[in-house]
Amino acid sequence: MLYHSPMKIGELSKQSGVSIDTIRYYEQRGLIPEARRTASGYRQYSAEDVSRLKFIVQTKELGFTLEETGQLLALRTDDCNCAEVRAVAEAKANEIEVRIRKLSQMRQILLSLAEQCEESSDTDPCPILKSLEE
Amino acid sequence: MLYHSPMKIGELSKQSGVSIDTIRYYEQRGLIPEARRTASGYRQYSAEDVSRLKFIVQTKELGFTLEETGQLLALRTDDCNCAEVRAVAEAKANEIEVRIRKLSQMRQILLSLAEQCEESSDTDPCPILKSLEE
DNA sequence: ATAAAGCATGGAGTATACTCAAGGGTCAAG
DNA sequence: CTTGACCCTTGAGTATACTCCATGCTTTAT
Repeated sequence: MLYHSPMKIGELSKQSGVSIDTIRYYEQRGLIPEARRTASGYRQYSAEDVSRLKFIVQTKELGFTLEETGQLLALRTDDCNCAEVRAVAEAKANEIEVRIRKLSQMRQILLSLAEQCEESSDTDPCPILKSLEE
Repeated sequence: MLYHSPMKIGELSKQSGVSIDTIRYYEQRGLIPEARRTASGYRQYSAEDVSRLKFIVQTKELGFTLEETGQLLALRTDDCNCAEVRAVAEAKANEIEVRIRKLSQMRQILLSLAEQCEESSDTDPCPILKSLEE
């Protein structure tokens, strides 16, 4: 059952895969805006909040802190017509590029390690350590 | 001054950029082997330990936990002639590939966001959120 | 020979990111 | 109209990864 309009925190939790406690924690940390409330005080959410939470989960999986995730999310809430926002976005993009390069390196090493696995001997130098000293 | 033979923990700390306390913590966690000791009980390290620590720093920057880093390091200490090690290496390589794809996506989004920054209006839908719901 | 610098251990403290529990209000179903 | 599922807040507890401290032995420099 898909909800296209206001849902309560339990439904948001199910749709986003983020626990209720964590949602409230994110609100407190400022990662998601303070939710509107019903007359009785229940938080109300929309589909956009589902997207936002899924985004947070993604960035966390990529190794960003909540702090950094917050910066990324802020890029769209800020007014967009300024050079500062562009600079932040570009800086983050560069950081990510570096990370991608390192990951590619590590992946190559793992693959070649796997390949060598049948023929190598214990006395060979370690290909993992040697290739990642930077 | 480069040391090619036994150094004490302070020198290892300088060469690796990892604090003394953290080195001892890593030893306790099993990420680095228990160091040999001098007669008086001081830990002794070699250049290989510098590599190992630099590797740990790298993988942490890439968003792996110490637990995962330990698994990667274990790949080389384990006997290498078995299918199991190869399977682990390949699994990690695949994980990393997924991560790279997500990072590439995010980087593209950031760059296009930066590009749009001069022409967009506040009412446009958010390109960051929309593209990352998976 | 003695002070300063370095190393040792054990245990406590910190930051981040949750996670759980207590005590109590809200709401839909039978 | 009450029972059960869901929601509220506040505050404490947990896991990870350090970081710092107290106390005391070892090594190095003067």
